Amino acid sequence: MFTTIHDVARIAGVGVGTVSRVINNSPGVRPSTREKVLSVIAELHYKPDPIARSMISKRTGAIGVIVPFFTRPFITEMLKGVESTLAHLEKELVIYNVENDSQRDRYFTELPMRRKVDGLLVISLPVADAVSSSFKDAGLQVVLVDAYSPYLTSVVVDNIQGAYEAVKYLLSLGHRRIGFINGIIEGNFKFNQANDRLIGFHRALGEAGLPFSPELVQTSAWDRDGGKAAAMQLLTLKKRPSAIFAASDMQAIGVIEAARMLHIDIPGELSVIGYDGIEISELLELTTMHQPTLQMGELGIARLIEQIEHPDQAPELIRFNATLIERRTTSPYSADKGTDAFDAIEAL
Amino acid sequence: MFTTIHDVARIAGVGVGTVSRVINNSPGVRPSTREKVLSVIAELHYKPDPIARSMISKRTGAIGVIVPFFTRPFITEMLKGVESTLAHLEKELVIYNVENDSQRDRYFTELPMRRKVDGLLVISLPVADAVSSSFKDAGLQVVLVDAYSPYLTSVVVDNIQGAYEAVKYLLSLGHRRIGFINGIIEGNFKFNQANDRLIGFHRALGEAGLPFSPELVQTSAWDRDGGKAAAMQLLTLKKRPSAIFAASDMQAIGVIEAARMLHIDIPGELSVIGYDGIEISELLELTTMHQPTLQMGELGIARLIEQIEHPDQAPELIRFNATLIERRTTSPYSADKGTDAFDAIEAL
DNA sequence: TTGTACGCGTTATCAA
DNA sequence: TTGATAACGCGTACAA
Repeated sequence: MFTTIHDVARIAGVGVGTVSRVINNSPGVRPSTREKVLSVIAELHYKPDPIARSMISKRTGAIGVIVPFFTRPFITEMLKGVESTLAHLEKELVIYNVENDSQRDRYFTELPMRRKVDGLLVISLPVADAVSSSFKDAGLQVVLVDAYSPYLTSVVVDNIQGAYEAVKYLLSLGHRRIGFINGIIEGNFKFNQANDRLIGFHRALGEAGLPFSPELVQTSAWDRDGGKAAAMQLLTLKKRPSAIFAASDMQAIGVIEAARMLHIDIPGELSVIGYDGIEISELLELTTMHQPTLQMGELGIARLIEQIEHPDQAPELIRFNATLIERRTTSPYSADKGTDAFDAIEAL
Repeated sequence: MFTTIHDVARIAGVGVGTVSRVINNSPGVRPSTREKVLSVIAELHYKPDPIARSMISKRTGAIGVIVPFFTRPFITEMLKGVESTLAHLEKELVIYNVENDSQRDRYFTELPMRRKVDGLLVISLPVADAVSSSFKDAGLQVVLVDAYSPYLTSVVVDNIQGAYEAVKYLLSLGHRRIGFINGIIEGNFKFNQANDRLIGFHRALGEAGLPFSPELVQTSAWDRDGGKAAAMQLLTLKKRPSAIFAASDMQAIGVIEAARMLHIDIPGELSVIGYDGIEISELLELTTMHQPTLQMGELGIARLIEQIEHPDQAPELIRFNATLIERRTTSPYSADKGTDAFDAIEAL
């Protein structure tokens, strides 16, 4: 902008203080004066410079969101919730995308310093205690979504329960040899999502009195290719599983691809259940554990805004549950197909 | 931050000017002095306040991207390219998502005023001449991607050619009754993408000497539901088409869903070709016209950065082509199936 | 080579 | 109710 508050003040024949008061709807301005100033503002198309404003207020009106691979469906569905409430509040959404751990660490150490955002929403990224306390020290408000820290308010879904239910469901269909493709993050991220899902898997297996077969557990990137590669391993085992639980829908889609390549019929010979409940899973008729991503995003950002207005809130843990969506990639185990059919062929 | 440039100067026993020179690598500082200042900076963990800096430089180091429905696959694939080059340059990515025309217009008028971004990348949104000149007046650098304005450098794909080739391909397979599901934007956007695709459609039809049947052209939202609804119309026609060209992959996916509901076999009874070439199209084995989304995003942002460094460049038009990816949702027309089979049933 | 002082556009304080 | 003026933290002429 070229016209400043001084121009307005001069032309309106008042002091800059008065103009400022008018802009900010501060009381103590005679209506007639306000009118006059307002008309000059309109005439000059004057807009206060946001940078100069934040120079004093120490606020930018922007919210940072730090996420891994922000273009993945699971993430974008969360972002949808985040964006809509942010736009409603006329706040900017700035994205910090991280694709490896060094990048993540850099953001975590630098973001508190450069005060370019009023608050930070961390999605699906683990934050160490040291990091969370550096946030505190810098006075940066932070909320976690799909991640947990005892020191920061966190919005999570119960991944143990989710995985447990997924496997339980497979068990209820009669499956006994159940493969698990867990997720890992490129680089050295340590997602506790993955750990929790593994725990849920074990718990369900244990309850059913089933032994744990290490070869049935694979770890892969949280995407199609990762799931596909892991599934290739699982499905070319001597005794391959009759069902596979994938830690994300994208990985489950990879499983479907692998099965297709190997001419294994789903769900006839192989049951597949995913996790996340992303939009495309519906089209693929993929059975999955649905996470309320949109709501998590909305709630997370709402909490963050609240914290920015009223700092010094005690951290809170908000839990959601994953819910089973039964579709057509799972079916009851039948002994004459799948594993045993494969065994029969082997026996030739 | 609490420590300022003054603290550093005082502790290092120099003037603020010297500290500033050190920070900005300005020449004319004795090495020993530089050392001393640097060590104090490190000791105090001092970081210059970006807000105060932009107060002087008039730059924020942020790039705005204004997009419709930024969570759609076609858009996110472009954003992937945008984000990666931006992160590389240590610039922030701020997203302005628009879901209707009034929101778009508000951003277009306000963004030039509030100088919160150094440049603006407009994706898939039409910008009126008046808007483009307001950008100029405000000195805001702008580049268009998947959109065109004679006054702004634009990165586009030739949609006429793309649609033409798609229909041409269907024609080469022997199809004569070809349905077209074009896109429209919620609200009152007027995407020229849609117009161009319609032109390409007509051109191919005309060359083949085929008449234009208005009932075979539908317009829908650029998403799954839109495509599905439009396909339901097309596929329940007395004489339904033997092939459908959808203006986006998401719409094509909707067509697949509709066909599934109507028990119409793809590609046996119906050929489907999409547009965009989003990742999921591969899994679905959808034949499609692929757009180089990633490259478009990368190139667009590269141009924008260049313009910010060197303003007053003449606007340039950069064209890409869409390329056919043949997969399995299309097959040669066979008279004994599809339309005629349907007719036969009707005849009973 | 280095320090001082001013300006960037606001808001806030304090007399008047 | 108002206007002048001091911050806010930094970059940069200009003087030393």
